Amino acid sequence: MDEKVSAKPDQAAIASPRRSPSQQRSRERVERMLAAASALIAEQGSDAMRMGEVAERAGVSIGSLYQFFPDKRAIVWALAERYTAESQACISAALKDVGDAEGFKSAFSELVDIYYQLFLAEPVIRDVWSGTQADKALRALELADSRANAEFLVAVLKRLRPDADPVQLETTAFLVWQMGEAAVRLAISVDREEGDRLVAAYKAMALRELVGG
Amino acid sequence: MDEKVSAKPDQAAIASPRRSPSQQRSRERVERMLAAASALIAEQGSDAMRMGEVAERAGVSIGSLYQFFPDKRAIVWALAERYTAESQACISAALKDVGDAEGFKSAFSELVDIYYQLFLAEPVIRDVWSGTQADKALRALELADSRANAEFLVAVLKRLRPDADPVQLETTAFLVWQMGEAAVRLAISVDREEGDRLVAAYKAMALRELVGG
DNA sequence: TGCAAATGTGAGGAACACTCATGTTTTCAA
DNA sequence: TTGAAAACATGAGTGTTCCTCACATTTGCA
Repeated sequence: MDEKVSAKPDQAAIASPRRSPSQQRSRERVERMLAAASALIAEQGSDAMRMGEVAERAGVSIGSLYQFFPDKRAIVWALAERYTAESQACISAALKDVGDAEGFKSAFSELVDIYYQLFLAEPVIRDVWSGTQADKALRALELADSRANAEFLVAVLKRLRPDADPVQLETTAFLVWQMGEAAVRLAISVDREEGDRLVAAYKAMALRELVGG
Repeated sequence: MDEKVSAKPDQAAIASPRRSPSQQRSRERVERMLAAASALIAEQGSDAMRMGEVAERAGVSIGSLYQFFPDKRAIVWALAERYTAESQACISAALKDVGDAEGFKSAFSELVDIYYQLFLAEPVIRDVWSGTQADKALRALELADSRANAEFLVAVLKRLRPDADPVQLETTAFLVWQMGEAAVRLAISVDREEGDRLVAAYKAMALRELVGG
């Protein structure tokens, strides 16, 4: 009897488009909405982004926005999903042709640098991932992404170290990858000089862990 | 002319009590407010925490709440500040009497375990720190805390490895500490078995980095 | 051509953080 | 003791925001 009647929206639920745009017209409009959201996030951060402003800048009504995104978080989620897709393709390509430990070291080092530069230069990406601890859907996306990327590492490492324990390898790769994200986030929140030192230290630590001294 | 008249509140500003409670009566009330907030966060998370509910549960009016806390984030910040104070005391004590590398290893390992258990058991702590990427004041507090804790590590390491480069030591300690936080956060968001593996892997990596294989 | 499905609209409902005018209690100097 | 200033307490009200919904328009297609 005391139960609340109006169930609160499940924060854990994956925020998926309320309705998939099936016509050309609406697909273009959805693109405009995402572009507008991205621009506003770059300017003020996703917290300060107002749904009305997104609609106005995209040249659509507020109702249209909610036609395709169930709520505000879903927009951020959609942007995040794009970034994961892009970055996975990039990472996969960078690691695909690695043949020996030296090749791995330079490929890994380059990947970390790219990631670091990306976070330094792109406020939208920084911001989109900043809700990762508080928003369960985002957190799940990030973890899935991290696992996928760790798999790329594992695939290479299995070639380089065929005798290593696979479970151990998996654990290490996942951990090292997550720490890379943490290291980069840390690096961009301190001054540039210290940030560079931290990223370098991370690289050394990660490589020692993955392919030995 | 186009400038907005109502300046938005500066998100970066440290949320400090609007007015310090100077009388015994109000100090007790502030305690009740924090206790109520803590309980509500444990139940539903800080996002779902309603200011009206905090006031009601603390047995004060909504106005009294705002007498001592400038906004909602300030309450979470105040709780976070307490945790940092407690944990710094705990960490300092655990590392103070370390004499050799073996002693350091076991003390460090124990600290990580305590931290892991704490995050597993205390939803409030988990939640309070979850806003750390999005909220600048919280982020600053966390970084300051991390630096302070890294200093404890550095102090010990300087005794154990007097010949090491101080700057390098500082960088490594700071990085390793932050990664510990990331590792624990990661560990509690996967199933228990994998979490344990990840924490163990982190310990091994950190110790290798700090005092060598 | 006409109908159903998809899409588009924006005024308005509801929830929430926070303010402020006003009243009450405590402190403390004279 | 007293009186006034400072600290504290109150909660109805303000403003902002997210999101809904009843209704209008456009598109795909038999």
